Amino acid sequence: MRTLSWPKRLKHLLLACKDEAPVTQIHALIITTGLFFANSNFNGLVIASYARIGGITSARHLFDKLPQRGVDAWNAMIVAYSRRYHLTEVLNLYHQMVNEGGKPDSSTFTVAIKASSSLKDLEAGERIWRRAVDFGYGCDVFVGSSVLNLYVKCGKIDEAKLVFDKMVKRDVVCWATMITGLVQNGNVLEAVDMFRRMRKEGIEGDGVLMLGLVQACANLGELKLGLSVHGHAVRREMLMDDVILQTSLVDMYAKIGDLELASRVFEQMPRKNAVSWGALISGFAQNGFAEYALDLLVEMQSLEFKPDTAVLVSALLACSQVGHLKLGKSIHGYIVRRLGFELVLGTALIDMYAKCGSLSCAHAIFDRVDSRDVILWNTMIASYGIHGDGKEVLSLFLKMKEANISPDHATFASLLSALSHSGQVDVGQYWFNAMVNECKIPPSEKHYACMVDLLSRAGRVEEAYQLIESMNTEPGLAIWVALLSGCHNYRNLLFGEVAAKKILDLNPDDLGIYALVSNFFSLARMWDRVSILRKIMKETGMKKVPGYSAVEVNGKHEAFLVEDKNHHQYEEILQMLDSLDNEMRVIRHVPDSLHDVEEVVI
DNA sequence: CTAGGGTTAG
Repeated sequence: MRTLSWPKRLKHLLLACKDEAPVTQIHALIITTGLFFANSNFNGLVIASYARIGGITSARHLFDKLPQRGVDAWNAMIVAYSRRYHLTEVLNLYHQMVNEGGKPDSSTFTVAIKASSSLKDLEAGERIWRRAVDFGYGCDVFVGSSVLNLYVKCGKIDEAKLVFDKMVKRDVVCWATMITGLVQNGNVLEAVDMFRRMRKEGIEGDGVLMLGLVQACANLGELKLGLSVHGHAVRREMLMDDVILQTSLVDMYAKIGDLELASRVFEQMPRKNAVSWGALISGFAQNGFAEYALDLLVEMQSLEFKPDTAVLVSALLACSQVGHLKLGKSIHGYIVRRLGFELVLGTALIDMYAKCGSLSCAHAIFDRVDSRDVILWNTMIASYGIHGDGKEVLSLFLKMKEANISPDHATFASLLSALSHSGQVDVGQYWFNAMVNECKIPPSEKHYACMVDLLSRAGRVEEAYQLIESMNTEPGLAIWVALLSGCHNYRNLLFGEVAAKKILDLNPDDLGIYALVSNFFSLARMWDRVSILRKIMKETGMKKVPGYSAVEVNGKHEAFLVEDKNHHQYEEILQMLDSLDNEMRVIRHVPDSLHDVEEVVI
């Protein structure tokens, strides 16, 4: 065995220490032999050792006592804070170092920029980046990749692309940062493209990069591509002890809707944690398998895994799907007892209570939150929308503006939809214009669909048609359907025919839509078209997606399916519907032609 | 030999 020099031996010893006592001894030895101040490398090493074993305060204690600090000492201290996520302390020390005339190196800049991205402090990050360039680290890959990440995390994907294109050297980390960044910003196809570009340049992917591709497949719903990425990862032995990659494969199969594959990957995981459980639970919950999701939650707890925020949010989503108010309440209790309040959980709870029928509980939670963000407001607004309270929706919306929270595209979607359902046409038009002109939110397909619905319901189909004409994008199915039902109700054959044709061009796979079109043709006495449509409907064997709603009343689950003659209160339901129907006719809320829908026998 | 990119969710 080769004999090591004294400094090297000490270094090995320090790295091997598992307790604070030997570190202190070696530290003392270094000081007494004069190595400590003579060789600044040891400053950093000793600080790092203290931080690793004794906690950050003992490291900081030593750091503060140093008469002079070399770059290694600064870096050791900064890295120690970074590892413990004391991000503002990272930036504080960095600034202190700069002010004292210290010379940051590549590591210092990298860690400081990383802290800025975690804090989403774009300006701070950019200032550090400019200084790094001044210090000659403009072409450093470590600094470069952390800058890419800064832009990605701050949602500035175009700026990230600019930096990326100008880089002289790009390693796998740079590519992975861009690819996951593109996926998370919704440019999934561009991400896949980028992967191909990377392979052309002869760069090999690694586990983290695979994760970006797995997320891309999940978002695209691409099972085939997903399977090939999975296979690639298995062949290159990237999967073996990479829990995060395994978890995102579970998530991918779940998002694609292949819950069997998702469960299989999950079961094969050698070491599961709360996040893998979470991926599977959310997969079940989002695909409508609420009962399975809730079973998994129970199983997870029985195996002593502590459900985290994400798992509970998924579980609450599952509760709201099946109207499982009792379990939702018990999750609420668990949150109060074990986790404490979090905004995301509050939002999920509001959604759960509202969808399980308890709007008052939802509002009570809303009232108790003092720092409300956009999503919380949106959820409360949407809840009143579901319950058909257009007046309260509008009043909440105005309160939200008073509270200086800027409404976003989702807020307007809920607002416009509620205004449309409650027939507030002028108010709807006013806020649609305000959204475009004052809030500078470009209207999406959904917003247009709401507006077309709003105008059509009020019989203003010509205006609705003009709005469609003004769109920059190709109008989709929802928009033409909204126009057609307006045309049907108000017997406008001219625009109705246009809408009906557009709908058939888009090949809908929904029997209800065909029924609407067919009913319109009957109204227009275009009998040949009616018979063609009926034939298509029969031959393609389209299944009627059974709509249903569920609610829990006095601890008992009630599910209501369309045309469910087996429901134990079927007669009462019919009577109730009849009396509601009469009431609506009296206030002329519904034009009576709407009942023609039942003409089509499916 | 330290440092940069990653998992579930409203």
